[in-house]
Amino acid sequence: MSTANPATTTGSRRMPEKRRAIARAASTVFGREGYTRASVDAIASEAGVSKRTIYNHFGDKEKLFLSVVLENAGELTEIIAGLADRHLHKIVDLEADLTAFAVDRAKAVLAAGEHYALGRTIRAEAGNIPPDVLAAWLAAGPLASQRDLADHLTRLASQDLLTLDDPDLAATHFTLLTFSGAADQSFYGAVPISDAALHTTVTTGVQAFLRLYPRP
Amino acid sequence: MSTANPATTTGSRRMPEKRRAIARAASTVFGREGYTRASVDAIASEAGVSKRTIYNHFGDKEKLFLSVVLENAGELTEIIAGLADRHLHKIVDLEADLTAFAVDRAKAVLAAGEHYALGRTIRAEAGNIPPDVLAAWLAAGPLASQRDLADHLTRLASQDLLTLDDPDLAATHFTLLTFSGAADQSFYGAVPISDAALHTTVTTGVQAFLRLYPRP
DNA sequence: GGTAAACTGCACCGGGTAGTGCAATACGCC
DNA sequence: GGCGTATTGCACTACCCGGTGCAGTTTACC
Repeated sequence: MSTANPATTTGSRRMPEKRRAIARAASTVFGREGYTRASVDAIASEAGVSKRTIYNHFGDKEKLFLSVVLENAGELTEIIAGLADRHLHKIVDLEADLTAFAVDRAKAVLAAGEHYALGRTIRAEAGNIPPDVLAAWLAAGPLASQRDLADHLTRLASQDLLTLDDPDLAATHFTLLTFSGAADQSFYGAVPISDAALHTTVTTGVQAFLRLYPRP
Repeated sequence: MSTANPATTTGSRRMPEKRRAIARAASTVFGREGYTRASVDAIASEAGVSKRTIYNHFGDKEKLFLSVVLENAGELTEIIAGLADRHLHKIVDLEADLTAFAVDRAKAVLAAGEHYALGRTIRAEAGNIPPDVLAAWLAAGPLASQRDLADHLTRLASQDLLTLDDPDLAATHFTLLTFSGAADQSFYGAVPISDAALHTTVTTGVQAFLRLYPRP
């Protein structure tokens, strides 16, 4: 919000390296510990950077968190878009391809301890995040992914691979049936979920989805 | 865990009043602030009780949280069972009755600031909760409700109101389609959700559920 | 009225953390 | 080599919170 220039975020000569290191470390630590438990000292240590440098770059802990949260959402959206493209661009076996996509997506989002496990922390902290930032996160993250998925489903429908009248609703149902259950079981990545359990959840979810939106 | 006598929990003459007050206050404050942010002083103040009394009853903050979490799960399960009984015992219009149940259930769980909004905090803190306690919470809460719902669905199927082979899976799908979406939108109660949005989400969810498990 | 247990109020300790100030230093650029 | 900026390290403040100790007060029961 405050730092919205073109190109870089803080007006300096060339500072991407340290800043990236801080952002990555913050993602990891915030994702692992949650906002309150994560100490700025821990993030500085994880980033191999002086605490003072963090404050020079980001102002305070809250701004750091909000910045990282938004950047992260965009990156994860791109990753998921890549997965969707890889698995859904050319369909060879609809059920198998949808299943593979859903498994990979769940793993990407729920991999505990990784940079993209921040979602848990964001949701935990939702009540303390400024509404406009929360909306921006939704738009850059879950909503963007949902739109992208809806586009893929529309294309599949145009190829007579499935029947649907409302692509957005179908995308929502796909996510609910193949992701939300796993997210719930693993508490959004806080507790590990076995590959077998994930595969079972996703498989039955895809089957239900295909019953809901069958080939014409 | 530690205090597991018959009848009362702490060996005193008669102490339910203060203890209940503390438990209610703890539910409210933990649910509103989260575990780390909630201070024992705030809970004491909310309960109209001395901080020392809390420590006399519950030992420490973590034990207080775990106790309250388990009690709360049981209470909420009973409330939901009551709702299910009220709406699903005698069916007059299957879709309408399922919708009414789903709406009431979502409101009960997601009502922000209320005692039963603790679910958000539990999920946020899942990584720091002892696995056996987490399992106990699941068993007393979500899993119990899911079992109860599965029983209702089985009964409805036996009345030829819907078709299903796996009641547990059907109950899971019902919850995913009529609850998880709303929970996600409201961040498990942290952000208010409008009645209109809730009703829309639930209605489309019930419709999808009925397409998935149609009348024979 | 007396007794014992529960309860209160308050001061206090220990520890952790957000954030600042500043002098010294490393580093890219001319 | 020299300049300027980013960075560092560290000390230091201010604050909050979990938990304890204790002396005094309420409350239930005999």
